[in-house]
Amino acid sequence: MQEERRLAVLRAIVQDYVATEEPVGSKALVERHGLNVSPATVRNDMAALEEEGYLTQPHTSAGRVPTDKGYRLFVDRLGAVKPLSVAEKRAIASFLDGAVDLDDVVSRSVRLLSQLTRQVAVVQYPVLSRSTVRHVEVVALAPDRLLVILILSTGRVEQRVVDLDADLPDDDLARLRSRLNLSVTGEVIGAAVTALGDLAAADEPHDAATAAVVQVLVDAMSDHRSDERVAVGGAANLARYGDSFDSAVRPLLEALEEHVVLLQLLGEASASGTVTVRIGAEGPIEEFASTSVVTTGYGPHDDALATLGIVGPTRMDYPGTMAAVRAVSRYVSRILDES
Amino acid sequence: MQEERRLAVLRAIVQDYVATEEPVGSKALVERHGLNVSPATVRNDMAALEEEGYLTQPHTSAGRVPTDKGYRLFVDRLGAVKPLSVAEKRAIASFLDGAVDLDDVVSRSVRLLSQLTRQVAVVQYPVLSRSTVRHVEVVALAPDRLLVILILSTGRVEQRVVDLDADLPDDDLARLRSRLNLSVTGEVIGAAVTALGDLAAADEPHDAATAAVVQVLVDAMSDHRSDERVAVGGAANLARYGDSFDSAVRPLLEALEEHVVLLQLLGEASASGTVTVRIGAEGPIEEFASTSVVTTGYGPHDDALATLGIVGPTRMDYPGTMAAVRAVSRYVSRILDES
DNA sequence: GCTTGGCACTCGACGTCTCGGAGTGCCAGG
DNA sequence: CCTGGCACTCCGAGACGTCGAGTGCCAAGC
Repeated sequence: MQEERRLAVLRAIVQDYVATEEPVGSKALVERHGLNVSPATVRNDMAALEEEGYLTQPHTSAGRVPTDKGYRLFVDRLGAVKPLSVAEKRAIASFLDGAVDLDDVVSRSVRLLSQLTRQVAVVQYPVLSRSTVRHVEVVALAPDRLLVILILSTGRVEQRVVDLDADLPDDDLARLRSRLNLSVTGEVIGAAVTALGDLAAADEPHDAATAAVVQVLVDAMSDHRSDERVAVGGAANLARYGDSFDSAVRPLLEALEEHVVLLQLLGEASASGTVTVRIGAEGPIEEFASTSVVTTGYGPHDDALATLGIVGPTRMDYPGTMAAVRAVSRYVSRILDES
Repeated sequence: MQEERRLAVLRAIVQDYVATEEPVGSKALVERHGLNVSPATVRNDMAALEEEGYLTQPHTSAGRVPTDKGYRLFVDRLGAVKPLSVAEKRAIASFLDGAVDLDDVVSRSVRLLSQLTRQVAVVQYPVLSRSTVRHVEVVALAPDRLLVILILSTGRVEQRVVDLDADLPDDDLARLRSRLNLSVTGEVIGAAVTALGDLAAADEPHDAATAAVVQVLVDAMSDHRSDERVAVGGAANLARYGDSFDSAVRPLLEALEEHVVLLQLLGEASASGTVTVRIGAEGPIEEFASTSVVTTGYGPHDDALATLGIVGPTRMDYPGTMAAVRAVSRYVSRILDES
């Protein structure tokens, strides 16, 4: 009974604080929400909630502010999922539908997410390791210089130049090309690497050109750089961190340019469908200890190829943000499904 | 004589102001620089310089601060070029040498520039229009679905998928492929577009597949999106704008995410070799009216394919920044030359 | 036993005021 | 034309008082 009201109080405080960005007092609370009790009662509840660690006071005789623990409780038990408006859904769909290639999909998603949530959006490019090989192309730039192109099912294209020790005749090139495609087309990256190893090993007499091309392909497939690509957008929203600035935003901006750090941030993320919320110091990265991170996986066929999400102040509209992240993830997955 | 000293005073004021970020007074000036005159004399000079519009006072009885016009004079006539240290040059070279492809070159350049200058760096991707076609590849994903890949001399790769109305036999595909390459390989983009037009027109009997592929290639070549790519780095340096924040940095951050705006910023830029400095409101873009932009062209064979540069407060170390921008541009050009 | 109104208390935000110092402009003398 | 001196201006920091929001606690009421 009282327990129930306490939770209602906590919910109300979180909502008010998110809206006003100012510590909220007992009187304002009972007025703005239809709590049928007096401020004094609310004060008692607030004292209890503070005792349990869900609230703090910036200073004596100021209003209360939720702690990380308070937000956590709110997200876990109190945050009713806030469905997006029809207009928003339509906006998402039409905004993403115009995308022409993978880069475009990612960059549009980032912009969309940051605009919907008014936070910093982060979208990881689909990871290489789970995608399949669509095609391998080998082109002679010069008799002793080849361009190797690797096309993946996610739409990603990797290309490398190979310098040979000796000229390679055209029909050898054609043979190499078809042998490569026979062995790797349609395979998952991991299997393709193995297949390439077999192909090179089976190569008798040992051919330097084949070995070189295979080497480059294996490199490209296992190249971690490709897994590490992320897009960031809406950094301007950091400027809304009205208070503490130089101290708080500078390191954040720096961290946002460190893609490795960002991947760590996204990395632990969940399977498609569930939205993960990491509040304050729950995350592994020091720079983001005073922010919250809302992420989810995405990818075709409910197969989480990568992660996308947003970074914002712990003081954020969790239900709305979670809804937006989930919606964008779904639409992006659908787009990837189609292509 | 006096004229000469006045310029020396202006130079000293610019240097001191850049270093200390505080309005500089007459007394401090004579002490810090070896001016063999009294503060009173300097005051007279300062008054004259203010009269001519090179200096202002934030308020009566504060020190002087250079105006945009003052910076302009400094850059044009007073800024001795500050050569980079050997260590810096070596750092540039080794940092850029590890790059494996075009994306990598650009992203490394951006990071390098922002670190060297401690400003926000902006690097435009080499524009499509001046590069030449290295190769065109057409791959059948399905009998009625083609992947068209366009490889340019700058290392850029564009790829598009074409859906056909009817299946295309393999040897027709091979014929199409070789015809395409015959007509466009080695050509400058502009010429390639014309050649493609001719090829399609000469196509008798009219072939839907050829027409579709040609169309897609022409699209890719004239696609402005490709020309509009820019990379931005070092946005965290904006946080050093100690003073006015929410008012000043927010719109800047937003503008930095608008690549179209950035291109406008870089767009008017100079040929390779000369460094362009745009101070304050000299630029065309409102958001950047209180910043300076230092740019230069870059590209292989002294052929300016694109522009790179930095954006920073008008109060910046111009000689150092210009040197860094020029140096990076040279090294990047050299890298592009080699590949 | 929970709720409520009352009351004294705390503490930051804000405006006013004062004071010191840095810097200037000007003038008269070298 | 330079220089030292001098009066003046004005910003910024600190001290101070006031105000109001908000709290904690207590005794009374349901």
